[in-house]
Amino acid sequence: MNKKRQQLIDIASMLFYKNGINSIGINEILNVSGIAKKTLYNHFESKEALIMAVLEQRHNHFISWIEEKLEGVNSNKELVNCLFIALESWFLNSEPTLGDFHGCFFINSTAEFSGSNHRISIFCRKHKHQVRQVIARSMINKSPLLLDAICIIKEGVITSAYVENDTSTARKGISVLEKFV
Amino acid sequence: MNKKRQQLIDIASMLFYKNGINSIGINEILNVSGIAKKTLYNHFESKEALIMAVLEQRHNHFISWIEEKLEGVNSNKELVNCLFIALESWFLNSEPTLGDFHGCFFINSTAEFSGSNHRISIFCRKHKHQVRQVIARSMINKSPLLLDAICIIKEGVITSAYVENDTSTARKGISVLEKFV
DNA sequence: GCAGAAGTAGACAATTTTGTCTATTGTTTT
DNA sequence: AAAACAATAGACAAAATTGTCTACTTCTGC
Repeated sequence: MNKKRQQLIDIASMLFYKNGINSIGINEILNVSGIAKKTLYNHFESKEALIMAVLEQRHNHFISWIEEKLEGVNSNKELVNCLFIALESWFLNSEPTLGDFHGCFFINSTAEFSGSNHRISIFCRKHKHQVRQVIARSMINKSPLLLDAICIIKEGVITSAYVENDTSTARKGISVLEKFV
Repeated sequence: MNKKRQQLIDIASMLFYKNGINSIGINEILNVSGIAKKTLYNHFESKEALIMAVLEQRHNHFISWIEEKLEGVNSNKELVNCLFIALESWFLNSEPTLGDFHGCFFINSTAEFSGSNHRISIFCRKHKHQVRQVIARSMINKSPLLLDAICIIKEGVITSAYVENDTSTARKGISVLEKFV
């Protein structure tokens, strides 16, 4: 049965995102989910295997989320607006798919496994690359400079919103990009 | 004597930045520095006290570094150039003051102490605010929109350079900001 | 030179964390 | 209903981590 496996991923995803991966032990996940330790280790070889499964699920959810937000935009201006309004909604904890805002899970995870782990950092890099491709596909008049600008400003807006605890960065991102669209 | 205290901060700073704070134990710091455990706990009440001292020193170093880089700029265009060329130099590991590039230490630390710790996140917020003030002071023609743009794009450039392992983001940041100066 | 301060080496305690294993109970599937 | 499979509770091992303490040595200022 894959129901328990899914529950573990869901609970771990929530706890990891909220507290940081290294701050959450296996036992915490087991306590919150009410699932037995043996069951976890039947489904996942190790904590790292669970982490990878969580990253993968969050990546898929995030890609679906952003694709939906950008669906049917008719101009680059509209693209920028949709994207950053969606980000603002996330910052304001109004996006259930992504959970209460605690920054970008992939940036956070890269930071946590700075020196050591490779698989996690590489996965996060791949994630950012695929998000970029989704944005590129939604662009009406393809412009490499605009794409770079959107991606850099997106990262800056997410990071600033988190570290500086300031949800207004999303609107500021739109203001900055207005000169481009 | 404060020599040992300084050595501990220097070694811890290097190790924390390279590997992440939670990935480095007290014993690692002691082994690398060759200093006795008792000495560390004579100078610092706890690991957290050492972390705070490291954050403080890195903050001071970073502020001095950026002030020096922006010293004597004569236009907003020059300000943008100086800032992002300096960042690129950091990304290319050519800034000894900041050490080999592993992203922004303050963003990384905020990510590591996501849910729990307050003092660390608050300090990181304060750091970002003060960096902003340094940039604001260097601006020739004061413009709030430009200041927002620079700060957001700076964060985006640093984060992208780190997560995507791409040093070209600094130049792209200049390109984007060219529309403003 | 000597007294007091600072540093050393590392054993030890207490706690936490990952991962294994066993004995037992539920739950499917045929 | 029986056999095969999945889940449980939690004891246990092994390692890591923070922090304390003791006995001993080295440095430094007067």
